[in-house]
Amino acid sequence: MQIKYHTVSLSPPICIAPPIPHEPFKCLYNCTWLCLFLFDYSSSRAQQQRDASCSWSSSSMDAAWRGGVGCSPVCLDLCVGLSPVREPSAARHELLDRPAGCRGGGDSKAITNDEAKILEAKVTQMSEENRRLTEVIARLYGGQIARLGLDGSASPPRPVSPPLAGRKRSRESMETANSCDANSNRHQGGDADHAESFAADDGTCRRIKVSRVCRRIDPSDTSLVVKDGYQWRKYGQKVTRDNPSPRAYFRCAFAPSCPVKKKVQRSAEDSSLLVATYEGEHNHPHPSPRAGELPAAAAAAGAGGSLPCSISINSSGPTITLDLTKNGGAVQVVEAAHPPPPPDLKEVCREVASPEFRTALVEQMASALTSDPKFTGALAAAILQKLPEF
DNA sequence: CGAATTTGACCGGCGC
DNA sequence: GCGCCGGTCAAATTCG
Repeated sequence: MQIKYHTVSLSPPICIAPPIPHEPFKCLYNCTWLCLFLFDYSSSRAQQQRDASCSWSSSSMDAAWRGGVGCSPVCLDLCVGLSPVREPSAARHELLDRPAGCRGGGDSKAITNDEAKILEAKVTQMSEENRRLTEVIARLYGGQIARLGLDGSASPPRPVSPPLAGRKRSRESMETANSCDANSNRHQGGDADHAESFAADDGTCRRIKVSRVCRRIDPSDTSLVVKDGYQWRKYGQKVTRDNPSPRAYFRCAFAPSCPVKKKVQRSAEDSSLLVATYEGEHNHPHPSPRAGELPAAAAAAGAGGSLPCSISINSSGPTITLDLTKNGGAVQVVEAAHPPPPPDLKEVCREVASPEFRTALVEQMASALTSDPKFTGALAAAILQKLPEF
């Protein structure tokens, strides 16, 4: 049997796993991966595939494959890996147990036990890395909540005098609670009526997306550059009061009318951590990456140590965001409908790893895929390419 | 030589 | 009203 992988470019910062031979899980740990498999085995298991909702049942596949009775020449599997914290999962073992011909890249070469062990070791290593990433997300998430005063409890333990901290909080609230954000006001003693005053200018409830991306860099690197696939023009640099490292201001240089801005600054706590704050959404397509170039998030993740996840604070409250679509859009698991919890690290970690988070992620990704004309076009081309053989 | 970056000046919001 | 601060502008400088 021949398997064709088809990877779909949703554009950065989505991390779509390309069919890396012998490293089928590489991107799984850094964000989320999507692979499209085209099989020429029987579709008698297609129903099972649908029922399994994105999970790969190797046994049923094998049965259908070995049976060799084809009802339909092409079967499509959409596999979504999104288990950022799970230890080596059943799915991974399934993949390892799979017949060699079913592995990534259409590689029909058998994988030896040694290779399987290497893969397992990598799985463990990457899993550990991902656990650390989850903790960082949780810290950032908690920090954002604390700075916004959404926790209703004590201020974050920052060594600043109360008046200065108050000024800073006000600034950050402006920055992140733009437009119709009633939540933060509510939690600071105001009420939902404030939302209307924010929307008074045009009568609509405008949302300006604000997201943060952390990237680990060499501490000696002073470039303040966070590669994300877009072109940026630097228009200013400033040393801020609460951080000895300068903050760089960038505008999107791809389209003159693009409103997106980016601020990049080293973390005050960890100089090897670069924090990029994005404001607004791109109003143009993502610049196409060069051939063979991974999306920025994936590429950087491959280099190790980067964090292709972001914490977003928008008008509906704090969200944990895995940026998966272009134009600044994002898959978001919004907790704003509930009273904001205290920034408890364990709780946030549990949220990120929860089935609800994963389910929402899968749904958003599926939605993004099916609504993307590039994806449907590529899918049609891949299927058509296969059909003449029958 | 044009484009990109740097950097000091300026502006506006906010707290006092 | 004043001073602080973050954000932006624009002339000067650097780079390819």
